[in-house]
Amino acid sequence: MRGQLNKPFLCLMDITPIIDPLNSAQRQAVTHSDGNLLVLAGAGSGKTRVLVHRIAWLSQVEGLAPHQILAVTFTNKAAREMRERVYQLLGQAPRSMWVGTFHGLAHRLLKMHWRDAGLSENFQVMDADDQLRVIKRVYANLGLDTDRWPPRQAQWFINAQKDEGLRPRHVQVDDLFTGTMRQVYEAYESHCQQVGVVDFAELLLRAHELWLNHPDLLAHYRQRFRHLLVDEFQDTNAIQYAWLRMLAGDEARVTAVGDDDQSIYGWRGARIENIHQFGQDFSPVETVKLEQNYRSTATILQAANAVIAQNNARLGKDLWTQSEDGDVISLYAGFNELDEARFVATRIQGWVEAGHARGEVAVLYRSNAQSRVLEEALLRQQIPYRIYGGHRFYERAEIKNALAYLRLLVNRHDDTAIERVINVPTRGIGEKTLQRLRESAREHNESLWHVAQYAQDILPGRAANAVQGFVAMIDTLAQTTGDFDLWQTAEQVIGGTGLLDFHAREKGERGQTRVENLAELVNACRAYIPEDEAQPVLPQFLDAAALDGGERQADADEDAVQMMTLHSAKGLEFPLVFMVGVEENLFPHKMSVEEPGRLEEERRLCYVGITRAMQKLYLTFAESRQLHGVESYNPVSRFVRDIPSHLIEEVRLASSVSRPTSMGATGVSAQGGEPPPFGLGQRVLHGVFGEGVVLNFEGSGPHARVQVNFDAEGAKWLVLQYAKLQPV
DNA sequence: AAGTTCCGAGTTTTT
DNA sequence: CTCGGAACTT
Repeated sequence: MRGQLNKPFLCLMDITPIIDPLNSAQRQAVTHSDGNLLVLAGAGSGKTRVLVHRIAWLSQVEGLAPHQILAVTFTNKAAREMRERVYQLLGQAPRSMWVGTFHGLAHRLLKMHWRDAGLSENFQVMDADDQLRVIKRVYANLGLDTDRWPPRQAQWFINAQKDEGLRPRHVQVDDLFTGTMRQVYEAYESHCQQVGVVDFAELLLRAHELWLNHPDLLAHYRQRFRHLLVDEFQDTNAIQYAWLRMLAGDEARVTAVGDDDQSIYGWRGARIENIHQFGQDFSPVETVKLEQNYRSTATILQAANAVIAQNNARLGKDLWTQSEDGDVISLYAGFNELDEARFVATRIQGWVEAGHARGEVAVLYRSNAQSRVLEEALLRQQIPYRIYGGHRFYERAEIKNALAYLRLLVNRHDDTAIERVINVPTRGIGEKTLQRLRESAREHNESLWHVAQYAQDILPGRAANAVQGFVAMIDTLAQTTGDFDLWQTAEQVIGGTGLLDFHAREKGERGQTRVENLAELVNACRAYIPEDEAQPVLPQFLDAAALDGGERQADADEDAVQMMTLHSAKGLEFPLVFMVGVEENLFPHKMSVEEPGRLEEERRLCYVGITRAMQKLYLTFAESRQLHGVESYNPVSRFVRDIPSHLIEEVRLASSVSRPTSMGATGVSAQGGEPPPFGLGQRVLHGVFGEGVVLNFEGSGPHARVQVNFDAEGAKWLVLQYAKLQPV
């Protein structure tokens, strides 16, 4: 098979299907030979197509065997899609090709070389939720104050260090904070090591260290992989970049594809600079820009270009299209968020009545909190919708409980799993008992499971019986399910542990959905196809569940409006897009406006949002909005002002009363609230600070505050009641 | 040990 | 406002 691919393919292959469907820039990227390649791929410019065709080109024209190619992405979805499309193009499954996410590939390496990586054979991957629990456990052991040092902060700190490739010993301590965090990091690490669990960032760090510490292994993989391809390169963090660079060595060639204008994950360690660094570290690098957009109308594209043009430090691309101008962009100023949502629902209704599919519509928002009002509006109009993000299937409590039991069947010493379910359903093992077990475990340097065996010796009668009951139950389960199929095992576990009854007894609709979810888990087990037939199925399933959040396919068939955050919309496209809440303080988010760098990331997010739209784009905002329980008044987003006015048209519902609106200075009345006494943008006089311009309002009644940009003193928030402002 | 109430915080998220 | 966790009660 391998020999076959290497030689005769060169002359036998018909390369027309590989290069024919490409424009000249795409073709240049696909057929580039010698050295490394950086593809700067604008939104909708056929990035995935280039990657897929390049893989085909490498294997069929340059004669690389599938096993010599490694392609890495960020999401499982992207990895699946790439694999699928390569298959379609080549007509054969690229089985020996490594295609996966950074984490997936790292996991694969660690599974293969667990001993060299210093791990136990059946180490488990834990998600962010588990990680936080472990950190809290560590806090308790260290006697740290959770009020002074929030565990979430420690989690963030630890992940940030790992993303930078830093172990506790590398952490430079220069104040009490870093000192404490380093201490937590250290204790956390040793706990994970002892228990045999690995967090997401650890996968990458370990995989990197594996090669660092075992040059022989590195040499092996360097010899194997002749070509590396990286998708979404602008999203790589330091450790991912280091991993790639190490694997590439001096020999392998690298194709990196990315778009600096779509870098929106800086806040979680992604380094946009890696794109610049690539040119230096992987020299010589040829750069190809894909600038023709096949997705959007000219109007939408112009708007996107105008917004992103405000950013500095771009690599610079000029996206263009052959498409028609198309519809103008519509801007709607709602009275409040309810009005905004109603408008969106009405327009979607119109779209559907015009004969279009609901699935062609996306509603994009900056933060998840905005989704509820929109949901309610869609519900009222009976428009089916689907929300992306939020809790993913394998992150739901009931599913995680079931998985924890399954994990225990694989590894009894998985303390994280025991802690999770030893008293779920409640079986009389409370905090006190658990505390005793923990102490004993720590004292003997053993797992919770181990000390639970000796419950009789360390616990009072009733508690000891409860713990023994738990131990016996797990053992019995393991026995009965010994030669069960995966789904039978899952079913047995869900029933046998009392989990099903427990959730069924929960009051309200919640219990109902949880039971349904558990049934769904059994279905997922039925449908699961193990990667390696020769290995036990359960551990593989658990790894897959941990590494793939498990986007639910269940109701994917229904034709539904798609709702998601701007972040999760990256990579998708829709004929009709609503970008809602385009208001200052919401988008750009108020946490991001201070620092120029973060503001630029917000702007890129806006760029991503606009470029999702193919035919028609709506921008909506609310002149008054209930935020954290208080009424706030935000002016339209600065990003909207960046769009040339001839591309935008302001719309209103036929039924709306006329009122002063949006783009310029606005005095707005909120339904049920007190109208702000000054218009935004109005000049006012203050007894002490002098003259200024009204920028913003927040709250109502005695708490109402107003932000004024004083000519002499700059922007200040003032309590309206005391400020005694005079209109000028 | 389990259930209830109160308090405070509150971008974005994949793996 | 709405969720989650801590403190409090039963």
